Amino acid sequence: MSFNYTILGVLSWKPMTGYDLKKIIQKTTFMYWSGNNNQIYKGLLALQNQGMVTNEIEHREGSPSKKIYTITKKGLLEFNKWIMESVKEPPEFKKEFLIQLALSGDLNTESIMSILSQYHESVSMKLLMETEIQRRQGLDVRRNKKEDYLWSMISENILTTYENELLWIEKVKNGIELKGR
Amino acid sequence: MSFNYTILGVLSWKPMTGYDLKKIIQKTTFMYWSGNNNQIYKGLLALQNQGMVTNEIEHREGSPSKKIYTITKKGLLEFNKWIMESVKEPPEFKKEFLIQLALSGDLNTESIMSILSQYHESVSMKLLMETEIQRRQGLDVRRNKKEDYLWSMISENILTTYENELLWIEKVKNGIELKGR
DNA sequence: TCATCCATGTAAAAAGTTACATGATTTT
DNA sequence: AAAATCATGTAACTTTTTACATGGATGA
Repeated sequence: MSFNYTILGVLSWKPMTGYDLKKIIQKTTFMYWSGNNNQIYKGLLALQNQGMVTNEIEHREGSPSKKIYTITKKGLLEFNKWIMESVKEPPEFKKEFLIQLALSGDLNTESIMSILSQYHESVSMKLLMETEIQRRQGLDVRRNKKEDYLWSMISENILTTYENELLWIEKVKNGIELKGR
Repeated sequence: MSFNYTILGVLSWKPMTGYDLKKIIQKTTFMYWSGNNNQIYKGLLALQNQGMVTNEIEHREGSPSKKIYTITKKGLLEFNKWIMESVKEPPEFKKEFLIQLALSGDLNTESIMSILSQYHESVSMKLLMETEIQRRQGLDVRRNKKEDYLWSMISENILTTYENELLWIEKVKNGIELKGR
């Protein structure tokens, strides 16, 4: 479960509560997990049992008490090992639309153009949303020039992925127009 | 579960057994499910209960008997409805490496270059494998020019996704070299 | 003769999602 | 006054993955 490594990595920035983690992971889209409570609180418990994190309880009157988690030396070592030595997974894609297109066998040209347009609409929307998310995230995460550069490159990576998909859709549409009729 | 739609779509080509389905889905990478038996046999059972498919048992001496599944009219209608009317999902990406890069905070420039190289290696390998798969799949699936065109475009979509990732890696590396030192 | 293919499935574990539960504080 | 945020978690469900089980036929 690489999700627990994400928790570990975010905690390597600074100690925080499960709720703080949830917020960060949720707004950072490339951390792609739904950020649901279950995974975070269970993950923290598992990491604690493995000695990767410890927590301090901050009692507060009225409000529920906070559990502030801190990464341990062991956790930091394990995390750095993951970054440097783990097998780097190639990207994974789920493009349901390709299945729909591939199996659209006996549809006429108009129908195929229609589903391509639907897909274009869907990807455009997603790109818009992502652009807005990246813009908002802006500078509130970066700590130095190096990190600033890497985060902006990551942002670019995500946005161009959607842009490339849009270009591909246009290309397919043009190809159909030229040959299909 | 859109996986069952994939089953339905492949069955719309021609009647076949669960084992045949398994082989097709496994070698067609963009159908991205692991192609494990469980999903296919359970899926077929569920589709049968919904009246989307029927099966005929072909008894054979010695060998185990085959269950040949055929899509029903209802199944075909439902499938076409899915293609034309369902919400087209934008592509989903899982790039674990982006998390590793984003959280590589206090690594030195050499270490960052190293993990970028590792990722490059991994993506190159994947691209090579995909190229080979696409080449082999070749023409054994297409039935007419339209389908031939669409399948070649899908193939291009998959390969350029990996190629674009490689370009991005090069760009990041160059950027680090220029600014990072 | 050893491995792979054909052909069907079952069982169990792991991972992920959705909904529920509680209650104070802060913002609109 | 209502809605959103802070903060913790549990329960139930769905989906996915991995491993097991059987056994003849075919090919190297």
